[in-house]
Amino acid sequence: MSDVELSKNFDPHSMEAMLYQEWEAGGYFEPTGIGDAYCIAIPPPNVTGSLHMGHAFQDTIMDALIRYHRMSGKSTLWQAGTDHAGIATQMVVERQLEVEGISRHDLGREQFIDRVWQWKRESGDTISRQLRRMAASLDWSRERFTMDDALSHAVRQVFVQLYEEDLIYRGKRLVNWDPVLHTALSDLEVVSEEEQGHLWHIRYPLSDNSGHLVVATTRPETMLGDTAVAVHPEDERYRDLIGSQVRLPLVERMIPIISDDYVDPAFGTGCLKITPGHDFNDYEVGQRHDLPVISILTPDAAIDLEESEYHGLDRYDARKQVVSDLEERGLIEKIENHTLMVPRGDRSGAVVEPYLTDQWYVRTKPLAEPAIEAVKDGRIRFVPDNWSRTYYEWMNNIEDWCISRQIWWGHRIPAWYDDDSNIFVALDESSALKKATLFHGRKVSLYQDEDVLDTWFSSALWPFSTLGWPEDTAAMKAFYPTSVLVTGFDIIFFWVARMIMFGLKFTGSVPFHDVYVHGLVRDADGQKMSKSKGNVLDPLDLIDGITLPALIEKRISGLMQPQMAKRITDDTRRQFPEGIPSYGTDALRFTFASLATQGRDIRFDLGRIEGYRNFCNKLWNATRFVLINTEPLETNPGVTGQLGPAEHWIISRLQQVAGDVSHSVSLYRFDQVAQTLHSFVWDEFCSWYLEIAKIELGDDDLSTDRKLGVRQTLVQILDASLRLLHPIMPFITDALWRRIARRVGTAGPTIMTQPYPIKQTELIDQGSIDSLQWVQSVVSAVRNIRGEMNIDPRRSLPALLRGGDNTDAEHSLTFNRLIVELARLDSLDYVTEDSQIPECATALIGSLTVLVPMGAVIDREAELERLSREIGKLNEDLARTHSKLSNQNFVDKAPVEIVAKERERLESTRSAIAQLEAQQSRVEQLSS
RNA sequence: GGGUGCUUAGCUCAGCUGGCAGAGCGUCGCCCUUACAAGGCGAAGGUCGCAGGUUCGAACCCCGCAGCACCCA
Repeated sequence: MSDVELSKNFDPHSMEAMLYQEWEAGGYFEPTGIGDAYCIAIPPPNVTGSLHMGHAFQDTIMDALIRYHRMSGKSTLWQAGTDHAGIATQMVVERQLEVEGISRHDLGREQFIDRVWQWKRESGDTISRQLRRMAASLDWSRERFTMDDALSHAVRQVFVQLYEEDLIYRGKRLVNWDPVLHTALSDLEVVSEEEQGHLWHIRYPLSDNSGHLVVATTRPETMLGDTAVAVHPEDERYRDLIGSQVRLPLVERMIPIISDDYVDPAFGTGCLKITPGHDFNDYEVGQRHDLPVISILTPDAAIDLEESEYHGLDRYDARKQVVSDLEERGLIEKIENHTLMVPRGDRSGAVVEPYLTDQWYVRTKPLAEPAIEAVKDGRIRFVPDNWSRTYYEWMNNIEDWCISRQIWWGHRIPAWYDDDSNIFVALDESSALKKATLFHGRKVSLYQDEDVLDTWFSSALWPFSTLGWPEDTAAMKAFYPTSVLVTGFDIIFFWVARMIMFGLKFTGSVPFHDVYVHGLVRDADGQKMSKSKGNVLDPLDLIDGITLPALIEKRISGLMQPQMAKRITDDTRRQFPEGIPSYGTDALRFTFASLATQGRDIRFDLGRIEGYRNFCNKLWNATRFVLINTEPLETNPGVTGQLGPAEHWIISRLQQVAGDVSHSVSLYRFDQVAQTLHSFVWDEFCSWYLEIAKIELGDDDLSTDRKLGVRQTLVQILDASLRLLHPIMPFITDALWRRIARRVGTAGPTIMTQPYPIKQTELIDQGSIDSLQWVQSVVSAVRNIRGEMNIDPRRSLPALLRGGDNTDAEHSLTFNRLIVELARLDSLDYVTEDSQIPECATALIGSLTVLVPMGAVIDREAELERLSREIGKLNEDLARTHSKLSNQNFVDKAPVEIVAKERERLESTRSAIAQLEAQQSRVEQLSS
């Protein structure tokens, strides 16, 4: 026996790690420098993060694209790296300090940052290791981190230039303020969800004591900062009051009644209290009406009004107090239950407060215009295209971008102040000092802005900062603009749009040509996966498997709401009674590929992954079969055998499949790629060609030369199938390919660097395709009779063919042996119309009749039932066709070829019915 | 309130330029057949959300409605 024997079943674990190490050590992930460039920058995962299903899906798509283009001869770079994730990372380290009983303030800024770096060195590679488990062929030798010196330099360069062009400014505005983390947050970091609350109806007395207005609010404590009451200009109820004043209860401040379109007359009472200091909409109303802005809160969200009796109370305590004081004064009209959207910081979980602070902003309008143009004129293409509408929607209504964060971990803002609060923005402190000296005409001392930049600021530079920008590097020249960005729709605004703006601004060209937008991975019930819901699936658990107790433990540990544990346990038990078996990386990736339909969310269903693990096993065993049957090629791969029709057929189909696959990849339709290859390998190669090959190789009458042709076809089709599949299933295809490589006469250490099969039109032989389809029809007809009659598959039968044309007659000779074996017959004879034949079960293939003599094996009743079912189907078809053709409009207006097709159908259906009916009456006449 | 999708077999989803509705899983038969029982062979299963319109012809194009999901406010 040869050394290539495979175990009987596919076992992913025995090969994955070994193969990956070889690939990485072999340098195969690095660009070759030969051929056109193809480049994808990975959306940098958080350095604190671990791989979730969204990553796994996205990385599968990217890796498949990269491997496809690499095999297609491109110089391919998948740029690796991670994001410093300001707030998330800072919180991880702060939590560690908490365990030691110290705060970051105890350490001080510098020491704290040292601790973060230390943490990064120790645990920052979790996600990189997990990416390796997914078989991601990232170029690790070029791995970047957003806090690297070079990337930080790029960040400062961009900041300084934008500041100098007046595209960055400092301003006092309302921001999302996290009162726990003490920082501004971007919109992305705020998650609004529905919560139960109340709607308080409060009486605001009119200044002339002639009555009162009732305002409805969900946040009564903010009334301390009210500067107006607003009504809708068209609202009849209040029209006369516009311009007069109310006396703000508890505060006793006189505030105006104004009119503004923003007010919804149908909500509450139609009177809206306006608190410009603590509500984004009210702020805008305030701007329009020139209202004062009163800030009533401390950074901790406690009341900050020196003169007030509420001073120092936390916002919620203040709410209770305010409400009870109002009640005491009889100023509460009513309190209703009310569901409202509550914004919370995604990291801290704290209710975010609109808060007036000094922040740095990017002036986005001038940057947005060219970015809109780039999509409009097609330099950037969204896939699927409808996402461009979402992009335009956002870009046309873009707001200035708050880029400062009051935390320590991140790119510190390169702005220095003197004692008079003059600002000096520069690449580093010494340049700032020079500027200050020039400004003052003498040396002054400066202090740097305490804030750091929003993490998305550095992410916006990612496609070019990773390639070495602002230096004019070889990598920039070769790989920029990158080929495609693969990302989820949820960050089109926060990341994609900003990369386009900054890419255009600083490099003069778009950062990528295509943006492939994929859906969100959800659980089997369509729920978003989240830790708090306890429905998270870890991709590594799908690869390695996990027991039920371990899975439950994982899902209920560290819950924010421990009372959920019971439900999560029950749900998990119900969904995964046996835990999760090990499926391996390839099955997981194939599943993701098959789910990559356009613009849809993805429900992850274990049934799918199980099916694809079985596909892996199928591939494995097909290879076993090929290995066992092609040993002679091991030592002598170069000789050329002779091919028969079946060989021409499968080779032709391979060409068509290769063409289909390339087409689908160009459309990013990996679901089609997966389906095309699954059905080719399983339904055509395994179910038909391998069975045919068995027969041919066992045929004593077949020449040695023809058998050689069969063997070569076996390995060649397998080789090509493995290469076609490799971008989606890298491990198993390489493991198997290495065993057969020598037999196709290929040298090379790995399938990774082999050429991707391309369609060779000259190898497509339509005659063979038609012939084999004929064979399949005849075999299927016999199998159908056998199956319907419940005849033991082991029992062999005689069969007859009758009617048809010359081709049918010829084929019945040429493929006699094949059909006999495939359909398990003991004979197949072609008889003339007038031959005397025994009573038979029949099936029709066009004008050809397949007959299986009934003898003892066939049940008369069962055959009658089968016939009447067939006739029933045909009659329905006949009626449909007939009604079409008797419609004069159809005959006149439909294209001639369609009408001709219907006419043919009518004829063939009629004759089929006639034949089957004749058969039916013959069988009926048989004595039972 | 504004916007974007979605609704096709029991489940998860394809369905191209309008021309007889497909796959996987599940279900039901019959088979442990020397590559594979993680398998083989066969079968059943559809009012394409509802209601209109355009068309010789609609799952597909247009209008309306309902339900679901997401985004923005």
